[in-house]
Amino acid sequence: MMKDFECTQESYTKEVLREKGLKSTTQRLAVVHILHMSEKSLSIGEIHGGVKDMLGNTGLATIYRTLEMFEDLGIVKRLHFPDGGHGYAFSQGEHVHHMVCVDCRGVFDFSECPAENFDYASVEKQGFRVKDHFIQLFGQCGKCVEAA
Amino acid sequence: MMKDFECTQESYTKEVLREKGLKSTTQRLAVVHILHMSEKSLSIGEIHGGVKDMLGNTGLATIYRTLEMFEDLGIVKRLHFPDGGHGYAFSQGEHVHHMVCVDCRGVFDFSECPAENFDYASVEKQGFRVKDHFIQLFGQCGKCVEAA
DNA sequence: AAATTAATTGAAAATTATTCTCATTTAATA
DNA sequence: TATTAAATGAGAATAATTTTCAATTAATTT
Repeated sequence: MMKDFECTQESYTKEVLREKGLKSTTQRLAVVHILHMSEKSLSIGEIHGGVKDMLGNTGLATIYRTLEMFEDLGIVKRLHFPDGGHGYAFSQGEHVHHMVCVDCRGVFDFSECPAENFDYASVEKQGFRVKDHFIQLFGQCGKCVEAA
Repeated sequence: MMKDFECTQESYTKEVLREKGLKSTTQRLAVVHILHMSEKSLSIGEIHGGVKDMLGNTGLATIYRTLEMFEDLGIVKRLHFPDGGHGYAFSQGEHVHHMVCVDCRGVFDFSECPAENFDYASVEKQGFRVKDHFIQLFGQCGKCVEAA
């Protein structure tokens, strides 16, 4: 009987990296861990802080490099806030969307696609071809609704 | 018979500004004009360049201030590109969405909301209240499809 | 039409965010 | 264990954004 202390997110990430011939470095796995632990989306600075807490010194450039790569690989999703800031949330490579709380930046993901039944052809003017979409819902989470 | 050289966008903007007790400065109207003339979304730098062409020297800070304000007022929408960059497009205060070409950053707006029939309640977990949404479609415009 | 006034601007400095370079380290493989 | 290509860290370089404050301007009043 095999023990497996790895969480799904961690082994998923390792798998994706291996498939692409990329290395599963301590830093990269720490980023996954930090994001997975958090119930809110995290800024670059927060992720950097978290990784430093886990590993000791870690270059900020590594965090940038990792997040960019993770976003390309679909491991992480970059969220956009009204104030112009960005947050990152784990997205496990599936087609999930995020609902974010504008007060605390809490993030809730869901797999139902709000545009699921949309007829893209109806808006594809002048030969435009829709390839992808980005959807993000804004609102207030339960805690912030109560606190208000 | 009154002459009216103003475009809808310009008078719309003046109206919104007046309602809020804000001034219709030359710089602000120039930003509207530049965005309205362009069939692609523009970066801050491009807008700044355009305004300088129209008015001579103009502070970059003014462009930032104007765009932030316009976004709050719903006059302009900030778009997010996969490379992390941002673009701005006129949005006339209505509920429009944008389809952007990832090659040339061309922007096409449409009023049909892809999430129109979505039941938000189905994803509002733990008391979350959805207040707004951001939707952006990605793809290639007709010209870039041909060019490819 | 000139005076008034509060909002806005420009310019430059300050801050923050992001990217780059390259010598050193490390994960994966042989 | 040795090898090697990929990845990291540190800090410099660059780019993006915000701030400050004196000067200017749009809207309003006289």
